[in-house]
Amino acid sequence: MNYWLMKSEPSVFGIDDLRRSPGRKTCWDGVRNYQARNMIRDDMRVGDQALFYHSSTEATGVAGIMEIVRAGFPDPSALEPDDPHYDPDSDPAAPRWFAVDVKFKEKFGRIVTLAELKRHRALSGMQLLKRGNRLSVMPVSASHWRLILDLARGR
DNA sequence: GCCAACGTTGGC
DNA sequence: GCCAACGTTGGC
Repeated sequence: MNYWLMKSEPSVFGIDDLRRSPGRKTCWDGVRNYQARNMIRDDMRVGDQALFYHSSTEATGVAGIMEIVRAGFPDPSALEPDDPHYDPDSDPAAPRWFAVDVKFKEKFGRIVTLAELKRHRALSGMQLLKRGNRLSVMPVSASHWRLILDLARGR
């Protein structure tokens, strides 16, 4: 099983929105970066776990956990002209962008903040903490995953 | 709101 | 293929 971290701005869609979604599931669409696309399309598997990361907000950080419940499929929002993520250059016959379905698993009792993650030397290798990182989807190692869950649960 | 860092675009 | 200009991300 793989571990991931996926970013979203809570002012657009946060972990509470996911929890309130029908079936506690949503289509994680709108990713328009090729590196992230490749991971969504090629590497995400049903049953993989993902940290839900809140970006661009006060208290940026990890808010909880979700699970991949449908592996990569062509992102419908790329083909829908009314969608803000519409890509006019996208070809339905050769999909460029991909999405997964995710399901709410857990909301932490608190946000494990970015500042806090930065304080732990054991997490210094995290892609999230690398300078200039802007990926909205990235892998998380099993050891980093465990440590972050320990932090969330007060060890 | 500012700005650093990065990805993409397009002229050449 | 180079690279300047531009747009976006996201922390602060």
